[in-house]
Amino acid sequence: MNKNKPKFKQIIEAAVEVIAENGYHASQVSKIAKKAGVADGTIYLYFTNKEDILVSLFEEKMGQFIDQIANSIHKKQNASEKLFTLIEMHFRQLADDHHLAIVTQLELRQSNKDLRLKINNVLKPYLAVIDHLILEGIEEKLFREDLNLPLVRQMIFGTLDEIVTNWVMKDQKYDLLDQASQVHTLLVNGLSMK
Amino acid sequence: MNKNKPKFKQIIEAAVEVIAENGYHASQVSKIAKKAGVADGTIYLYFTNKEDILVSLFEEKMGQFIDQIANSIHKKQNASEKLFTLIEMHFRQLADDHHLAIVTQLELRQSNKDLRLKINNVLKPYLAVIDHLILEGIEEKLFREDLNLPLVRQMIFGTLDEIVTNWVMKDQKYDLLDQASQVHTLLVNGLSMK
Amino acid sequence: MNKNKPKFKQIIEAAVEVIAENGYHASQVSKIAKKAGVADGTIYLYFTNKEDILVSLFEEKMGQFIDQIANSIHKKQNASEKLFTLIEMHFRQLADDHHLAIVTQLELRQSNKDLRLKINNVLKPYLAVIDHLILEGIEEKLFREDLNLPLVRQMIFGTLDEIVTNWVMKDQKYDLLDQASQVHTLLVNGLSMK
Amino acid sequence: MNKNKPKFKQIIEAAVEVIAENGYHASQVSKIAKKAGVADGTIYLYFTNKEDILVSLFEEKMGQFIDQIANSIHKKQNASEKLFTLIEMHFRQLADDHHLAIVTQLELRQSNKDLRLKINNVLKPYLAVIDHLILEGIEEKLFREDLNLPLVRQMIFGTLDEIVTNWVMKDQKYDLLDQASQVHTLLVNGLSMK
DNA sequence: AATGAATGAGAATTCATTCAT
DNA sequence: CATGAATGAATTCTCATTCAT
Repeated sequence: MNKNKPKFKQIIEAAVEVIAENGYHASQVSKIAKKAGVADGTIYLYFTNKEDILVSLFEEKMGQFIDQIANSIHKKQNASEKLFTLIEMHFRQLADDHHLAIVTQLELRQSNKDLRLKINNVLKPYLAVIDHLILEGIEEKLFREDLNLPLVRQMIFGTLDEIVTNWVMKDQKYDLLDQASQVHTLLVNGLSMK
Repeated sequence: MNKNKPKFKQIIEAAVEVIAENGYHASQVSKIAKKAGVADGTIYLYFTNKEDILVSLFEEKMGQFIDQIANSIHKKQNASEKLFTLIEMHFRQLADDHHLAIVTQLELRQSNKDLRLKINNVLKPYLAVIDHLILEGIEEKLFREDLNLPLVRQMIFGTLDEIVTNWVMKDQKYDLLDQASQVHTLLVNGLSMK
Repeated sequence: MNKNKPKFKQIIEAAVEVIAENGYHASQVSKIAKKAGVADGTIYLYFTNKEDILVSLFEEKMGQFIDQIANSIHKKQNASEKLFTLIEMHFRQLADDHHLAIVTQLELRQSNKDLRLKINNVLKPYLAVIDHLILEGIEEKLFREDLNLPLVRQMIFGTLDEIVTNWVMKDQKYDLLDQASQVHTLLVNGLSMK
Repeated sequence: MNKNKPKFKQIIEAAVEVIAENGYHASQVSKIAKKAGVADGTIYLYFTNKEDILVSLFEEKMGQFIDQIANSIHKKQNASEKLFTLIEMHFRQLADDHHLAIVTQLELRQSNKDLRLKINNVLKPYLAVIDHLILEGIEEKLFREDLNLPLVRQMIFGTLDEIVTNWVMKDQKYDLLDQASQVHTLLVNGLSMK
């Protein structure tokens, strides 16, 4: 299968770099091929078209991203700790890979509706992890039982995503991880006084 | 000034419709001109280029959007009510204008970095309204005093934006306004049991 | 008749300035109108189209140019002196009007074949003056009698034109008139030793 | 290197034909591509843009033109014979290629200042050949020693150019080469009686 | 006579994808 | 498997000219 051949990953890594450096619209297939050290035509032996490179990039990177988070969460005792770990891992992984952060937060969003639907599919396992975490919190009586699951998921994901995007747009100048604890508190306790 | 001439608004309305119906990338200037009932060249008497149509569209629509919210909030007594009103008005205005919702949540995000920076500028007054509301809540001792202002702002905006985007991507099938109350509770009280 | 109305000349003067300053292709009708202090539409009350402005400009300016030369020559005694005067006047008039020199030597040549044919027509009286001068020289036995009239005319005009064009392309940095005497000698005596 | 690939010359030949037949402004890239039997995009594998086609055309054709003249001159004994050969070769080459004559004398002059400066650069070696010839004539005591080199060069080139242009504008109806001898006499002996 | 808002035709260039070698 | 030369569809913007006022 193509996915395990070295050139597959080679092309994906090249795509991340090229997109991070040049932006989505200036990232021609020929530029990615050059950076990957292959001929233009070779790209099409591993990917059906340009969109497939981007979807595969997202699958590959998000797969690892989600696995890392799922693994780390697994070890934690309760929903609150799990949420903290999820936030921390979400931030840490993007803070550790600046190119990837630019690509996922800014560049890939310039894709058309079709591609964005496929990207959403890739995100589903992550959203499932969040859902699971919320349900666990409810069972543990840490979270309120009347929580609207999709809404809470959207709040959590929307908050994290917006925070990371702001950080990327500010050129990643401050330390994203410093914010994990406060974000955790905000999500768990909201804005209210105790 | 061009902005007050009828054709300026006429072209913007046409642009919203065309983009909502055809998608960002399939919205040629000639299509917008045709829908607006003017010649292609007339577009360029009112806008410097295609990007300027989109920025102006966003300025025009978001200006009204923000004014409406600011006005409604103004009448409310405390920060909690104001936040509720902000959520409700945010949802209501997009729910009332399906085309606009599609354009702002999906299509305009496909624009390049340059345009997105301009769009962010247009959003600043809205973010200022949110900031103001948070500070008021803190003064009223409704909200915790240790709140990190940018972070809270990002949570609120990120949450609302993600919820609206999900609703648009689900083809606006359910009633967005029904969620306002629950979102308000979530933001104010977080996930915790009382 | 339009030609004697003040706006006719006003527009032509504006055209010379605009073309000299902006170049042929960047000289839109609207720019000429603005410089002339009239509305775009007004141009079309005095000229049938843009080409007509340029032809009229050339007619107007070349008419004066040729009249000046013809008058000056008339006073001279023999063909050699007349040729010298023609050269001197040709150079002087262009050296005295830098804008006109740029327009006639560089910018107007970028026009299409049609316009150039019309411009050639305007030049015919000048070429007739040259022809006349040559014939006079032959009659006076100053010039050889076996001269091929069109060829000599082309040599004289081609030489003067090339010299002026080189001077304009070198940004009119040196004194064109200084060359008149040498050019006269060259044309009369050729390259040979006496 | 692209310049030696067959398609490079193929496209240039097509450009000469298309421009000669349709005129400079009606010579779209797609027309040239069609005549050359390649796709529009292929043009841009060999030329950076449309202007580059024209500059390359001129370089290619003038390069040969000048080489031919330089070679022919080289064999001649004295400056007078060399000048005659230069005139004859100048005329012959343009008379032998009607399309090229139209393109160089009429169409390419409609280009903008930028392109014309580049074209002038291509002409420099030709002007150097002329300069060399004049200096040789002076050394041989055939030509006067007080000749102003740039001025003489401009007279020679201006004369030849004007004669060829007149011939092209008269639709190349008469035999250009017939004039070589008379032009030579004119340049060498001027207008004077012996 | 004068205005100037409106018109709409027209063309260079890019780049994802193919396929003969 | 790999190559890379060739393809060709697709779109913004300019500006000479008109005509209702």
